[in-house]
Amino acid sequence: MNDAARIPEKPALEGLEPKWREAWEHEGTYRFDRDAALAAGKSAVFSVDTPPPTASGSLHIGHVFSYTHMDLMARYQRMRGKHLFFPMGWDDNGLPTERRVQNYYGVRCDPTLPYDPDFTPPQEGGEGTSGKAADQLPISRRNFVELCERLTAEDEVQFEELWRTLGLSVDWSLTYRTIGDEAQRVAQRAFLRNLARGEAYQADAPTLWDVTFRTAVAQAELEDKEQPAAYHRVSFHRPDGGTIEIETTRPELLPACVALVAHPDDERYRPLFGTTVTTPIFGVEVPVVAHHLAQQDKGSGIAMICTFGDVTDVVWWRELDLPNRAIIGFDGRILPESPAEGLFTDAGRAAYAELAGKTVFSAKARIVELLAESGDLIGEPRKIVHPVKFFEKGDKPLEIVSTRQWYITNGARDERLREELLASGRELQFHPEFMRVRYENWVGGLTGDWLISRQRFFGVPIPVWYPLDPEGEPIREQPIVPDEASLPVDPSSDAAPGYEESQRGVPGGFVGELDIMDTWATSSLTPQIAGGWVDDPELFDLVFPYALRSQGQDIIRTWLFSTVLRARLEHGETPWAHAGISGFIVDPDRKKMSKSKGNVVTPQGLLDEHGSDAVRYWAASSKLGTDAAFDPQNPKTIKIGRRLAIKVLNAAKFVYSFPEVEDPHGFAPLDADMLAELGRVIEEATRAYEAYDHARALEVTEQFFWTFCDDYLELVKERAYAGDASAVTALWTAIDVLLRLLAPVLPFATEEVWRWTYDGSVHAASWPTVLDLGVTEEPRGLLPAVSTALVGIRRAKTDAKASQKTPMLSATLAGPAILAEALDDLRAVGRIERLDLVAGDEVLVSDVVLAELPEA
RNA sequence: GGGCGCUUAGCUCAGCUGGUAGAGCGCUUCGUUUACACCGAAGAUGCCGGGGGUUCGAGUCCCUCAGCGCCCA
Repeated sequence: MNDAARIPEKPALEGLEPKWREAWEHEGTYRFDRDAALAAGKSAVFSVDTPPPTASGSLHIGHVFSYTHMDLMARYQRMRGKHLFFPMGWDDNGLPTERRVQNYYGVRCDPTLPYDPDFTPPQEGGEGTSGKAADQLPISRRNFVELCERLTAEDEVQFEELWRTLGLSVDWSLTYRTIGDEAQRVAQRAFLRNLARGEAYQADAPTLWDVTFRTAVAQAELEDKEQPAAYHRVSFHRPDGGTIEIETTRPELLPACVALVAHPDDERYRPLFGTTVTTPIFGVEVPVVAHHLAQQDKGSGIAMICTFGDVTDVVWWRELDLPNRAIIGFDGRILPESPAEGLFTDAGRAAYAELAGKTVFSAKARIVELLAESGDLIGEPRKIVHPVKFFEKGDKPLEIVSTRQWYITNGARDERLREELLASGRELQFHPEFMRVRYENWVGGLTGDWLISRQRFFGVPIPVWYPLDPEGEPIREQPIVPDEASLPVDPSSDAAPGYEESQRGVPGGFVGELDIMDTWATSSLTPQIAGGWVDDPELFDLVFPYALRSQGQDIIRTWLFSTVLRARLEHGETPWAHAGISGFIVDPDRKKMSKSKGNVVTPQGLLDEHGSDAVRYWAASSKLGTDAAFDPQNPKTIKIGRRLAIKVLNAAKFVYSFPEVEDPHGFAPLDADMLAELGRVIEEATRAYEAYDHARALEVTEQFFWTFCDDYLELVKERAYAGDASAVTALWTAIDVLLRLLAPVLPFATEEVWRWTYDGSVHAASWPTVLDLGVTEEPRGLLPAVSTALVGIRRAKTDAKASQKTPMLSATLAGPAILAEALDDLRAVGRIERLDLVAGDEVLVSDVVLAELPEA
C-alpha cells in the first residue's frame, strides 16, 4: 500500500486545514448516516447537544476551548463506531442581536411605524457609533427584524468558517438558528403545551425592570454590582408627637412608603408593632410591622417598606399583604400620578407634583432638599457602598415595576418539581463531578418562577391573542391559542383563530400579545430543535435523550438548567446522559479574559499563525472544569502542540520510507515489547476518554510517542534499513495506532499522514485496540531498560563532548539479564564494537572507550 | 455571609484507590547524525501554601488557618 508518490518531500502543516476540510465536506466524513443509525438502533447513536453561540458577538478563545473539548469526545465516539449526531446552532435571537443591529445600521425599532418594503439602512458597519437613541433612525418592527436576520446570517457564515478551520467534526447539514422557523415552531409548541398543563401562566407582579432596554429581566440575568449610595436618616411621626428615625438609601420612594418594619425580636420597636406613624412631607399613615427579614443591626434597625425599592420590599409586600403604591414608570421616571395621591396632605401633593416626571436620580436630590426644609432629615447622609441588582447587559440599576408578565414554573414554588429537577441533576453525569453542586445551588436558590416574556422586538412571539370585551378591554384570563399545525404564528400580524384581521383592536374582537419570549425560552429547547421534535419524530426518538451536552461553566444556571427544566416538563426525562463542563480562559495574571481589559485575542489569528492542530492541542491539554491560563504573547502550549504535529508528519514519513514487508511471524523481543507498551497506552487512553478525561488520553499517548521517536526509532534504525521484517512491521503498526490515538486532537496532521497509505479518512477509522498490535504479551520492561541504557551511552559521549555518532570501541553495561535480548540494537545505535553485559540491579554504562577522543 | 475549586521546579501543569517527587517550556553544556534545526543529546532546579492530626509511612486522608479564583446571597 505504500505509495511513495503521496508522501511529500518535506511535509508541513501549512495548507492542511483548507485541504482536509474541503475533503471532509466532499466525502461527507461527518455526515450523520440516518439510515444506518436507524438500523443500528438508538444505543449506537451518540448525539451531541451543542451550545449555539450568540451570533451577535464574536467567537473568542473560550469558545475554541470548549468546542474543541466537545469535538474530542465526538471524534472519539465516532471512531468507536458510534453514529454521530453532531449538529451546530446559532443563537441569533434576542437582545444582543438587537443591540448590534442598532449600532451596526444606526436604527431603532418603533413598533408603531408601518413597514417600508424599500427601506435601506442609514449606515452599515458603524459599530463604533454612539449608540444613542437620538442618532438612530426609527423603523418598523418588520424592517428591524429583517435587519436582524440579515446581520446574523453574515455573522453565522463567519462563525462556520472559523469552526471548519478549527476542524470541528460537525455535520454542517444539521445547522439550526434559534430564530429560524423550526426553532419558532418548537418554542411556540413547547410554550402552548406548558400553557395547557398549567406550567405557563401570566401574572401581575412586581417585576425586575431594566429602564434602558425597557424590558423585564429574569433571575438568571441578574448581576450584583457594588454601587455607591448614601444612608439618609429620616424621621417619621408618631401620633403622640414623637418620632421614629429610619435609614434609607432611597428617600425618593418616600411617597411609595407603605409601612415601617423591624425584627419581631427587636426590643426597641416591639411596643410599636400594630401602631401607625405618618410619613414626613406626605403625611400618609402607615403601620409599623414585624418581619424576620428586618435587620436589627442595619441602620437604626427599622426600615421603611416601599413599593418597590428592592427585592426584600417585594417579599415584605407579599408576605405582609401591604398595598401597592408604586411610583416608578417603565422609563425609570416618577409617575405623573401617585396611587396614594388621595392620602397625601396638600403639602404632600405639592411635593409630589415637583417629583413627577423626574428621574430617580433627580427625584432623590429634590426630596432630600424637601426633607431638609421640613426638618425631617437628620444629620448628613452617610456614604456607603452596597450591592445593587443590575441586568447583566445593562448599566443602570434595575427598578421594580408592577406589570403583567408570562412565567414558566421552575420549581421555585413547587417542591415536587424542584425535587424532580434535583433528581435530573443527579441522573446527569457531570464532568467534572463537582460541577453538579453549581446546578444544585441554583435549583435550591430559585426565588421565583421563570419570567419568560420580554418587551422587545427580535425574538419568538408569545403565541396568544386576547378577546376584547364590549368595552374593548382585553380579557387576559382567556387567551386564544393557535392550533399547533399553524405554528409559527406572530400574533401582532396574524389574526387570532376564528377572527378576521379587521376585528383587531375592535370591541368584541381580539388583540395580539405583543411580548416576545426570552431568548433562553428558545435556546432551552436546542435538543428539540436540532432533533426535529416537531417535524421529524422518527429522528427525535433516535437522538433524544442526547448523550452529551458540552458547555462552559458560566452557563450552568442559565442554559443547562433551563434545558433540563424544559425536557423535564415536556418529556419527563433528563435531556442528556453526560454534561461536559469546560473551564474558562484566564490571562497570565489569572484574570478572566474580557473585552474591557483588552486582553482578548481573536481565534482566527491564532489559527492562522500556529495552525489548527496546535490550537486544538492547547485546548486538549486542559481537563474539563479546569481554567486555562493563556498568554497571547507567549502561547507555550500551542507551540508544543505545533511541534508535536510536525513530529507526527516527520516520524511517519520516516517510517513509511521503509517499504512494507511480509508478516514477520513473530517479533524480535524489543519490537514485541514496544508494541506491548503501546497496548498499555491504548488501554489507558481508552479508559481516559471513557471517563471524559481527554487530557489524560493525550498525555499518555504523547509521552509514548516521544519515547517511540527518540529511543525506539533510533534503536531499530539499522535493522529497518536492512529490511528486517520484525522492525519494519512494528514501526508501521505503531504509527498506524498512534495516528488513530492522536486523531481527535490533531485531525489535520493525522489525516494528512493517514492518506499516505489509506484511501479513507482516519476519522472514519476505528479506534485502536490491542488486537491491532499483533502481540498479546504484557510489557516485560525491555524497552524502558534499553532506553535507560541508551541514555548512559549517550551521556558518555556527551560528557566527552563527542558527537553521538562517534564510534565506541568498548563498554560495559550492567543491568538485568533481559537487556541481552536487545544488545545488538544497543550496539548498533551506539556504534559500539564490543558491549559486555554484566548482571546488576541498576542499568549502568561504564568502562567506555571511544574511538577517537576530541581534541582538548 | 454560604458553597465550590485551586495553592507541587523560574513558568504551565501531571501526580488514580497513601510507600520518601514527575513532564513540557525556559535555563546550562554539547552535537553540521542521511525523518525532523519548527532538530537532537545530556544536565541542574522543589521545607509539594502554613500549622496540627491519623498512620510504620502523607502532595496524596482528616481538621484548621492563609492567599487566589469562581458561583450564590
